Amino acid sequence: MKLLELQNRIKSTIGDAAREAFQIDLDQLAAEVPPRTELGDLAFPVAFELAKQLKQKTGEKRPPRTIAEALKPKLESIEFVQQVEVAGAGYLNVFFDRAKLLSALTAKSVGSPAESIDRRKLMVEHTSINPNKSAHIGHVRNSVIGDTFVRSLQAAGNRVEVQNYIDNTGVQVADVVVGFMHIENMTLDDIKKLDASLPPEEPFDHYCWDLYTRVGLFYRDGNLDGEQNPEKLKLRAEILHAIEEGNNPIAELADYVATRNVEQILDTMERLGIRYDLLARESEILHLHFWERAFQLMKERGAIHFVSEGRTRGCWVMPFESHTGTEEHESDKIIVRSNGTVTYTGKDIAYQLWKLGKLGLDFNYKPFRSYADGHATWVTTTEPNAETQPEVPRPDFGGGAIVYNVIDSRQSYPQEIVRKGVAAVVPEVGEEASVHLSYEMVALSPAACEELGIELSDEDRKRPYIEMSGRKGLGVKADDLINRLEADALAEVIARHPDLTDTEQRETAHAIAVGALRYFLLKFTRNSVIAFDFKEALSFEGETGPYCQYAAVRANSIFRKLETAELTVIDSERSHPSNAATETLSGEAGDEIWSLLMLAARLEEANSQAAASAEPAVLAKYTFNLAKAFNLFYHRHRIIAEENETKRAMLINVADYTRQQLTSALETLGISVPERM
RNA sequence: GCACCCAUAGCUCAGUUGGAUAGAGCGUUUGACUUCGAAUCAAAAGGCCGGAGGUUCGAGUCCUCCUGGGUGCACCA
Repeated sequence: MKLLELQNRIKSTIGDAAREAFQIDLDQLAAEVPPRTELGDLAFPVAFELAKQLKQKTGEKRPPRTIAEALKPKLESIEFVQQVEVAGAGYLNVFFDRAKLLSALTAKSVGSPAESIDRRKLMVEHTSINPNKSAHIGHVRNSVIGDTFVRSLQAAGNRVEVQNYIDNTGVQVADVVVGFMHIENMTLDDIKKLDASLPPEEPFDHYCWDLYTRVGLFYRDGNLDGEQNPEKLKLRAEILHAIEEGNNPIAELADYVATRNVEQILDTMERLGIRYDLLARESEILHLHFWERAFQLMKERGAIHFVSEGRTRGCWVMPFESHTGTEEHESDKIIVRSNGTVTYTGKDIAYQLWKLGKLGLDFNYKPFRSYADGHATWVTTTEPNAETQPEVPRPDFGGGAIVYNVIDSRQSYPQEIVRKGVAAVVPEVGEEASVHLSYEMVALSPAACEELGIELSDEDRKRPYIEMSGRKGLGVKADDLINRLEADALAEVIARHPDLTDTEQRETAHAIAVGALRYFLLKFTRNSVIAFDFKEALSFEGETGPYCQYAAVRANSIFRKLETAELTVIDSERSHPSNAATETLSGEAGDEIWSLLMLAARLEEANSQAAASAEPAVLAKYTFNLAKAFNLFYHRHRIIAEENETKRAMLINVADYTRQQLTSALETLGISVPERM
């Protein structure tokens, strides 16, 4: 049984009782965890709300405590509820029958695992890195938030499709192509040869990272603060045009560059356990005429109109009344430029409509990459659907009920326009169907800049953080950071476990590195700017992923030892809790054990809150608190040495349940538990 | 100019839909390895929740104003 079920049962009983006694329907009922164990396992401040509503309805003033007393008897008849107390100004505090609930919670579940009835498809787009350079730590925050959100949704029983948008025909790709063609004077063959010759630790995407910053200088004739040279910008415009057009040598070259970058970004993400179902490419949005269809729909619905005079003459614009126009800033958003080309916003509206299954067109697909466990990542293509791998059946892509776009908060304005544009075309799904899952950027702490050898102005030094910049090459590459984490972890593992094989040591170090990085990025809530600091990110102690992993590893080692000692769990304690169990769970010592169990039982609640609020930090904090509570328990109780058999059996039950919940929580965070560490 | 975000311990951050005595990590000080592993545990110190009003049984949380920071507001993406 899950604690959440019991909690919901109590809630509905309270709702019934309130209706019966006061003829009041409570639409939402808050359940809280009391601040101290002595105050019970669950608290309901419902009497305050009822007092307010009663006063409004009848004018009658009733003290909350009296109301709570009236509700109390009904709750006491619920199974697993031992007693109910009215406390404070009118709290209803529920106490569970500990021994009975313990056996119910830890009993092996036989039923169906995820009984989700809602089979609507949810769609999450994340990562979406411009395929012209390697991923940096800011991109990784996007991917880790997105991936963890996906895992959270899945753990809560949802069906999810993961997309990664590839802007393979954009300005940023064009920039790197300018670099290859006009700085390096390379042909496609030269680039391929270069790619093949690069060392694994500094691969093609890293090369592009450096080249991209050189292009920035190239446009400014070598002076980063200087004006851009119009002649050189013309090169970019020409290349961009050729890429958009397709079917020419420049487009072919650009496709090679973009695809190689995508492959290596996917390699980086694979290191962190992050995968995708579909890579949706902008080239197909163009060539399969998604925009034309969206344009037609927008015109039909009157979402956009043609401007025949004024500053935006010749453009198709979308009115955007919530922002007032000024001399500098237009209140209307241009969707089609006066030269007839479509803006990014327009393309994104088309893509968004497709995602929601409302465009009336579809991509063609081909496999991009498959994994040992059978997972496959697909990519969009203009070629007819090719079932080149019949053993890998193609899923139905698109048609999401709700679409979540993980995009940093700097893009909240354009995202708002996209959302309104979509809602204007398909009012029946409305603005609610597109969710901008925004998060703040990762910036660099002044100390981090110093460590990277970046010179700061006096002005910058006073700032709390410095924004990263791809154009200036200012940032921490994801691969470099992961390498460093792995090296640090490996040194520790070798020192602690010299007996392990080289492969085992490396795998363990890898798991620790992933745990450290993912947790570091998840412990901040989404709307908090992360000022990246090496010392903090590289830490394995305190509130970190490795701390949580360590707790689980220690728990597992108890059970490894138990097996070899043949001291298995007394199963009868589970089905028939004895009086002795009740006794061990009471008193101060019992409170401590019980509070660990209650915390472990709240995993489902924590996860559904994380999923509902799209805030993975909630689950990260929960996991850390559970690990901390377990470490305390571990320190206080010698399980194997415990002589009282009943007590030992109970301790084993609690430890077993806790490690399962902890492991499961970590899995949802994308963090694995190594054998030893 | 307009819109959005942020301000909580020395530092970095949590704080459920408005609920009981505002929490954690780091850092500092002091203790705990003959034990299921010390990447751990315990204890101490550390707070006018940026300021001022308001809403109510109750405000770190909601509303208004102010101060100080950040980010957007392209015929870029």
